[in-house]
Amino acid sequence: MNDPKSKSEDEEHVAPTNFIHKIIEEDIAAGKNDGRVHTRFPPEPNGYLHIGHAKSICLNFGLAEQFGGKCNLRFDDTNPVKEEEEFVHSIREDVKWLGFDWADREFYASDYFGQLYEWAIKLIKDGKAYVEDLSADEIREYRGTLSEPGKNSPHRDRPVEENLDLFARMKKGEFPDGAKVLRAKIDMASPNLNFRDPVLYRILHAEHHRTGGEWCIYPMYDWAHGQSDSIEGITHSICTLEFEDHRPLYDWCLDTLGVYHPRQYEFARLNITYTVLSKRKLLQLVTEKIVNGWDDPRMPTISGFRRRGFTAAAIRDFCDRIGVARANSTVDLALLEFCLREELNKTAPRVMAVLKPLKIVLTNYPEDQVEQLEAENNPEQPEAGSRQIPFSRELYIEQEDFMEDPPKKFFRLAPGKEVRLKHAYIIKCEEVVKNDAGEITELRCVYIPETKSGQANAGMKVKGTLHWVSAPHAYETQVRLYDNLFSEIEPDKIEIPGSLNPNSLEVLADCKLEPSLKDAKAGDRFQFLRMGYFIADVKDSQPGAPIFNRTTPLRDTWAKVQKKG
RNA sequence: UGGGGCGUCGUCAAGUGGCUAAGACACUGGAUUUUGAUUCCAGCAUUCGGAGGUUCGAGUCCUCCCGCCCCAGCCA
Repeated sequence: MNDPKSKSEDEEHVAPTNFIHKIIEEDIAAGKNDGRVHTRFPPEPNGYLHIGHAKSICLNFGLAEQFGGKCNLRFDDTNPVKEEEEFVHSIREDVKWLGFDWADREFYASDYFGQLYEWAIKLIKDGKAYVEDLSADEIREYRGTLSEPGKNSPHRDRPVEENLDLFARMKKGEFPDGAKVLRAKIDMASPNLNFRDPVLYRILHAEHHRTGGEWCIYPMYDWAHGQSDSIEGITHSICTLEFEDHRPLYDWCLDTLGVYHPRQYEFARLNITYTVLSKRKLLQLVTEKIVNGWDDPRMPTISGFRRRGFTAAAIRDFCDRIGVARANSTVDLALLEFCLREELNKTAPRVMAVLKPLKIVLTNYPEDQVEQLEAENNPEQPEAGSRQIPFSRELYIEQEDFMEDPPKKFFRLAPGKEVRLKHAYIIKCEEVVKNDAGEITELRCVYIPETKSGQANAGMKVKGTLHWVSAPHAYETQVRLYDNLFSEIEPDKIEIPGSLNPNSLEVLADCKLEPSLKDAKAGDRFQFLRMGYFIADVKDSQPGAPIFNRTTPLRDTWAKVQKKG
């Protein structure tokens, strides 16, 4: 169904280089870590992975591959109230689908809860941490502001023995949620807010998806992340820009503990035009049922793209092309579409499907005759061979391929005009049949026998070639057309109802597809000639009754010409 | 506002003082085409947020200014 490595075998494929790549090269040259390269991808299992994560996955696993190193998959599961097992399953599946392998190195921050607790005790004993009784609101007040220093908590100088006792009782479950926290004792006047006695542990009487009820105190990100990196022997801990201000604290924890010290590097997170990538908004789309789940084909999640028909290779290619830098940026959605089409053009078999049918009758074609015509499967891939498609007196063409009163550059069918039917004959439109409401119901045409596909055209030339399907042989099914979920170019900057595209989903009930498509398997991809790339939906297709999703339309310069007028 | 970052073509992005500032996407022509697709060919930053300065030479170094992003969770 999917060959995750097909594209990277391209001889023209160039391994991406970026500032982190260079840092690693320099580190190796300087003999750091004995030349070892070990990265990690550390998602919190509180939602599905999206294409922004794909950038991080490609970076971390890609760097490890390029330098002959390793990359761990680590679930950063320190907040049980937000995390679920469903999310760890989907994350594993998505990373795998993207084509990366973490072998037996699947870890969890929760694996280290015991060690983290011991380290916290060491910190208390060293007089570098204390138990805080202040409420969350009070802590905020004491913290000061961006421009004013904070002030010390009245509990800051609690004796070590008292801290040890209180922290042990926190762990035992003697206090309710929010009653106490453990704080590092650093500097309440630091210009870096993260240094103003950061909270290390909070009390959460919550069921953890892995440790169950074993713990009721949980470490904060800052107390868990660096140490997890250290324990796993990570050499380069790569994260996004918003963690930059946490780096001094990352370093402080490791140095204070005196343990192995990985180095943190930050890069700019991905933004794409017309796409929402904030977890909060993605969750909102799902919970408010604006979309049908995390894998709705309109979602920018890995599972959404997969169901939409994107290939892993196209997503990886995209991640390689966008680069890795420290400047905030928004990548044009057109680049993702380009990567997709570039691959699908080479690999997707061509078939014919009429999505909005208009019946035509060839008045000079014998009533009972059926011809089997030869059609190539993929002009980009001659070895893909050809197949037979039935041709008969009654056919369907696309409604938009006929105009009663066409503009000058319209190359398709019109009264008295001729076009070629792909793989078949040139036809001429002689009569337009309408119902009482004046709507076109049928076209009566003649076919020109000498113009059969493959033969000399009997001196005829036509500008247009249309796709078609034989009416009595057609496989009728549902096809879904998808468009951007948002009509705003930067929807992350606008609250949700306002930015939505009301036409992001169009369900077409009675599409007419060439008969071979009846046997398409769930997950099979095709190019519907002139209409775009489609995939047999993995969830809603039945054996012998596939339903199709449009992955993306073909480039359409005619539409652009029309728009210009 | 204190701190931390970032500003090179419409969009990403190379560039680490010295050939006429890579490449890709997008866009604009034109050729081929039984997909208005694909493919091909051509065009597309005298200038690097701005102003000064150092230098034989500056996108790259210095100074000042401007703009944008991140931080005041017991989220990550």
